[in-house]
Amino acid sequence: MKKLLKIGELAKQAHVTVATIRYYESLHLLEPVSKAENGYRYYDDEAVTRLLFIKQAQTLQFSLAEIQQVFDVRKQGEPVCTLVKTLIDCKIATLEQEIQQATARKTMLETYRTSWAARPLDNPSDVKVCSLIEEVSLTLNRLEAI
Amino acid sequence: MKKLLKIGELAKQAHVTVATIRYYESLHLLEPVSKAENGYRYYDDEAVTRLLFIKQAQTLQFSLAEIQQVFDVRKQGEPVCTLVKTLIDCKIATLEQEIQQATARKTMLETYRTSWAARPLDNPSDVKVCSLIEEVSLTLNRLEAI
DNA sequence: GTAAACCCTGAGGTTGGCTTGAGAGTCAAC
DNA sequence: GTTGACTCTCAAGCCAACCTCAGGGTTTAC
Repeated sequence: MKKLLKIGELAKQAHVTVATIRYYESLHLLEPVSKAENGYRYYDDEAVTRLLFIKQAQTLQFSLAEIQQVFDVRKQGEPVCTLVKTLIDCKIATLEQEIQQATARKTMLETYRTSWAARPLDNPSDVKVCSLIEEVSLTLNRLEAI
Repeated sequence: MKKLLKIGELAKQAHVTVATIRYYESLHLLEPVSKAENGYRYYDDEAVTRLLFIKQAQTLQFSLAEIQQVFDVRKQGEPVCTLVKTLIDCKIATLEQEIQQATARKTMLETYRTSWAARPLDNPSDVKVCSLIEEVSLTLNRLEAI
């Protein structure tokens, strides 16, 4: 039997704050293996694994709700692989979309930047609006008119 | 002199809700040209342009605070191009980072998916945790150990 | 034996961009 | 002259993932 960890020790090992751990508990994502009379929470090593898993899943853009789904299914004694596969497929598709959209936005911004570089500075004494903004707005108006 | 618009008419033309318009006013992003005795707001066509500009800027990931910066500089009679150029450059850099990160995440997820496909389903009667999760956790533990 | 460092609960705050609701006044059409 | 569509203000709620604070109790190290 290994030594149990107090919340602060767990927090250090998993590189999170104690507040985060308590927050996860409120979401039923992580429960202490025991709670002493004085109210202190005690955790085993699995808690560290669990927290690291949560953090890894988060960097992969999984929400706490999705992570909880996985844990819930697991808790019911069912294999979670099907769910995980679905989640992964879904997330990959979402990421693809996001990459496409981000790329499109970047292209648009580069276009604006180029057209901006091609024109002189607006005359400070005669500025109603940045000419770039005018252009953007006109473009939009033309789009609206279609 | 063109006809002034009531808030509902403006909302329709700019494809936003009246609540949004009032919210923007609270942020000083958009003011009515006049306010009647009964409190009704009246807008000119520039308001439509302004709203469309805001929406366009938002799709390009500009925050309302950034958009307000542009309007503020413009209000002071200064050319906003320098600011806009800075913002655009900044945003392009951010987008590049985001695209890189998203791509990295996608690659990682695809790796997980592949390694998942290569193994059989976890035995439902002997499931402590999805083997994929185990693997992720083990990977992380190894990383931690370095 | 005392002071620092830890732990507890519970409530409230943060960020951004809105949305919703209550309660009331106004306007246009028939 | 009334119904229904519009408008107003002010306040609160929503989402996610926490963080912070108040006001305590506990443990540990010296």
